[in-house]
Amino acid sequence: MDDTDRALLTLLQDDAGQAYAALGKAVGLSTAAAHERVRKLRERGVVRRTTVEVDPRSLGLGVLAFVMVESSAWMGDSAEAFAAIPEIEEAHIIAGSASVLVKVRTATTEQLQDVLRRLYAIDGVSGTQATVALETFFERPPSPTS
Amino acid sequence: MDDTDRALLTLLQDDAGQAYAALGKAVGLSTAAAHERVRKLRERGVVRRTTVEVDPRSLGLGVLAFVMVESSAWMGDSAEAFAAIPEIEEAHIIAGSASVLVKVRTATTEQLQDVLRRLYAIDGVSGTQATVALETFFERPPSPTS
DNA sequence: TGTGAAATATTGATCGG
DNA sequence: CCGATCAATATTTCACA
Repeated sequence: MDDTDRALLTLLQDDAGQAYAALGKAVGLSTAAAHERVRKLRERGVVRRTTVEVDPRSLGLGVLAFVMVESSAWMGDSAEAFAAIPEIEEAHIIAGSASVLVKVRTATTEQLQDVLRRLYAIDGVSGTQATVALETFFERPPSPTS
Repeated sequence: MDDTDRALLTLLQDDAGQAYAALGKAVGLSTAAAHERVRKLRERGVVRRTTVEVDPRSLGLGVLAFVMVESSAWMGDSAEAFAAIPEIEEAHIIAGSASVLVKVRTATTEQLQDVLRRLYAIDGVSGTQATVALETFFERPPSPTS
């Protein structure tokens, strides 16, 4: 993981479909070398997968909320219960008063309410505190150069 | 945006590198038809870009935190100020007591503290409340089928 | 590890029906 | 939307530094 790898990652984050020749030229390597670098980055798991970034609004998902989930029990083994709710994009165990922080996207606030209902149905969940996002400034991938 | 489009999006989210022939077969279309569908999804902006998913830990970014940023002024025009901090992955204006919610990834808690310092330097910011993630259950793209 | 080059296989991209 | 075509690219391989 040197600076060249980080540069390649940044380029791939911007456009994963570009030719290896272009990648190589941008970082000062030959096509074959760039290819080999990227192959190893995938092999090591640094690059998890190539995916597409989908506009949530185009899917009708206009409501974004972060929900602090309070619990009365250890939540460390509840990953599947949260993953079973498709509207949840992220779930993290957090330090502090709440136990789990989830990121939720729905079409309407009624559907958000329904997600809260399903959260309450998870074993150990004792409360929720939802915060609705009014506007998203930006959402971007982690910066390899920080 | 019918069910076929949503199916294509799900397939592309899982692997954007697969051949159009495979995509077409999976949804019951010819190669050319699948190609055309995806082209239009890009054209419409439903698919923003093809990118790679990078493992944050491989970049040395082992600390994840969500920071509630309180302010004493209107923050609606401060997108660039937040974007100028590379450790910030997301920034949203939120309803509630705080004004902005940001997602931050750093290598160490010291660097997280430094991000907080830079947040305070933004005009109008009057306070921060950071919540550190102890474990990430999952992070996944928005589900086209919800 | 990297370079340059060459070969093949696969795929992206386009067009007529 | 389909089938077929053609150009571009990925992928693999090689000898060599």
